[in-house]
Amino acid sequence: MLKIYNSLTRQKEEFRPLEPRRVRMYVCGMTVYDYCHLGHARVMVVFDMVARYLRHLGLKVTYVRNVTDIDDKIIRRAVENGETIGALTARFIEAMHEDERALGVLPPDHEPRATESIDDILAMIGTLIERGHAYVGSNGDVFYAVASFPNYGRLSGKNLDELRAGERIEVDEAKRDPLDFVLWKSAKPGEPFWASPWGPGRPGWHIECSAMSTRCLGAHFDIHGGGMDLQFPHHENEIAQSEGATGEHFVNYWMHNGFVRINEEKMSKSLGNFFTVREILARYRPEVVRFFILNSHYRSPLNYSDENLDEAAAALSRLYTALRGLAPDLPLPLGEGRDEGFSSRFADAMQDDFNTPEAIAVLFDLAREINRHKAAEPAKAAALGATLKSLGNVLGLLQTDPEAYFKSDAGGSGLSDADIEARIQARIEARKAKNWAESDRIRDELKAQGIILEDSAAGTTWRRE
RNA sequence: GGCUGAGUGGCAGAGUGGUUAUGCUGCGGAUUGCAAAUCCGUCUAUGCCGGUUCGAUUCCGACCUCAGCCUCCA
Repeated sequence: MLKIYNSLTRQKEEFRPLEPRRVRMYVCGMTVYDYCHLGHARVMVVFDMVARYLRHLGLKVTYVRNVTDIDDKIIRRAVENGETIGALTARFIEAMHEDERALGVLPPDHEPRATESIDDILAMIGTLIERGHAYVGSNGDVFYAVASFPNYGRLSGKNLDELRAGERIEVDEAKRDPLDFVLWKSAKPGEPFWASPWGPGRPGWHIECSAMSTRCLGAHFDIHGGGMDLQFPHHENEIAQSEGATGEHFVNYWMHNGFVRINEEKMSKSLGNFFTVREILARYRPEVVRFFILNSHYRSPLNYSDENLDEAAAALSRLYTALRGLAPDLPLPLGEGRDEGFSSRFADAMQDDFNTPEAIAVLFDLAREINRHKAAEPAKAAALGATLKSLGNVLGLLQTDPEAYFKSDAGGSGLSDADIEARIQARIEARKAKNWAESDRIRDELKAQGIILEDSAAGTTWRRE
């Protein structure tokens, strides 16, 4: 039985989908005014892993992840860049998709955009006003009346009095209550707008997720995910909006992933201490980044550093090394186990709130077992290799051909494969003549350029570091 | 200040009331022309102080430290 840590109850709970064999999941995606950084990558990879695992369990998953393509920052950035909002968001949506593909993130089933959901948003705001959960403020903006929703604060463990006591809350004169938040912002001159019963304007941030999730998945669905920082106020507000509008329970399981940190500090755009995915991919293989993310638990902090990425690269190489040079997997004689408990250990780890670090530890045990049998029992090694690859697939890892993986450029060497092969040929000649000095010189020379040579009985192979 | 969460060996990072996490690294050995890779063996730990218990890193309490949210943020 799969257990998921539910942020709403702060404990692990057995996962029971609303409909048998079917899961509906919504994740808050990007606001597209800049490139994805590693924090965004973590959300994408973590929930991709969740979707993959649920599917692996045989569940039919409908995975929705939205794109926020209208908000203050987007408007500001477009003005700064002197481009249209549409051009800006199109550019960064495409960049996001490129990053995703690189990281082995499968596309969500639906990727709704705020600007394409205005009708749903207007309808929901209308319903909220009818039901007494929203009102038009003195400045023409529409606000959600937080006090009208009794459960407000439950997800984030806050109560209204404490929130009101916070001195940092800016009091907007147009609001009845400082805690109220905007559903519809009336347009200022020069700003983009849509027509609405409350005048021209644009949606507030929180309402779009309520509108889009309800449209794509219904009023009540299984899993809602996102980064920790969205728990309050974004997800709290979503609950208030959706439950206020539909009268139904909104979400059964709330999942929040931990932050990426740099030097013990949250990586964020506002702090300016972020690395974009493409900056990192210029120096590391994409799969290394994915491995790095999954090698710590999704709720734990993830500390970014070059050392940690290097370590992830070394670890992933070990797994690929085990897969390297295996015979094709052939059916084993009856009674000869190809698995020996690895799959069930892997499953146990994943069933426990997606414990990918522990699941990956099983992969390493499997790799050792493969290496042990590689020479003497190639058929057994190949069978174990097939198991390793199939477990890796659940995590979106290890699906590249090992040779291709090792020869792929991790972002450095200017040497072409042909250059390398030529140097290796020269070295083979030297070795035939037992000219070890020349042989070692060539090897060192290649090493200096990030090419590792490995001699074995079968010949010399090479890989990029 | 309020509310969350966390403190594990040289580093990263899991689990567990009594038994090897795992990876990288160090050390010894096998293998290799030498390496690399691989295999075998091996050293380093559970923030601090109490309590519960036959026994706690694991449960409880205090303390210290760190991070996050309370304001846009994945």
